[in-house]
Amino acid sequence: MTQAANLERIWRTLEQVPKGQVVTYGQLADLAGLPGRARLAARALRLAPAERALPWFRVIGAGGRISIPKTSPGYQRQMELLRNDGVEVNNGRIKLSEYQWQPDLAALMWQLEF
DNA sequence: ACTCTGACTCCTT
DNA sequence: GAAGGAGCCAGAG
Repeated sequence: MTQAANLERIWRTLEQVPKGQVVTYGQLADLAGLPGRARLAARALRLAPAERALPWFRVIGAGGRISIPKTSPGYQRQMELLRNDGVEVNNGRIKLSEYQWQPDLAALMWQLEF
C-alpha cells in the first residue's frame, strides 16, 4: 500500500460523509481501512487538492471538538460551514450523539474494489 | 540516521 | 475542564 493510495482511500471515504453529519479524524481513518491513523487523516485533509472540494470541515477531533486552534482563521470558517450544514456548534463543540456519521454498508462498498 | 513537528488520541493528574 | 505525557506515523530539515 503506497502513501498515495492511503490518501486516496481517506479522500474517497470523506466524500461519503453526508451534509449535516460529521466524523472524527480517527473514525475517518478507521473507515478508510487505516485503523489508528488519525494523524494521517489530518494530513490527508491538509494535502487535499482544492479542486476536489472535499467536505474537510465535516472532520472534527475526538469527543466532538473542532481541532483547529481558536486563534486560526480556519476555526471560524469551519464553524460557519458546519452551521451552514445545519450542524449545531457550541463553543467549538459538536454533539456526536446527534451528528456523528453512521455509515451504512452501501456507503462503504467501494472498499471492496481493493 | 536522527530530531522536530503536527487540522490526533488516549490516559493520568 | 486544563495540562502533561506517551503512543502514533510521515514529512521536513
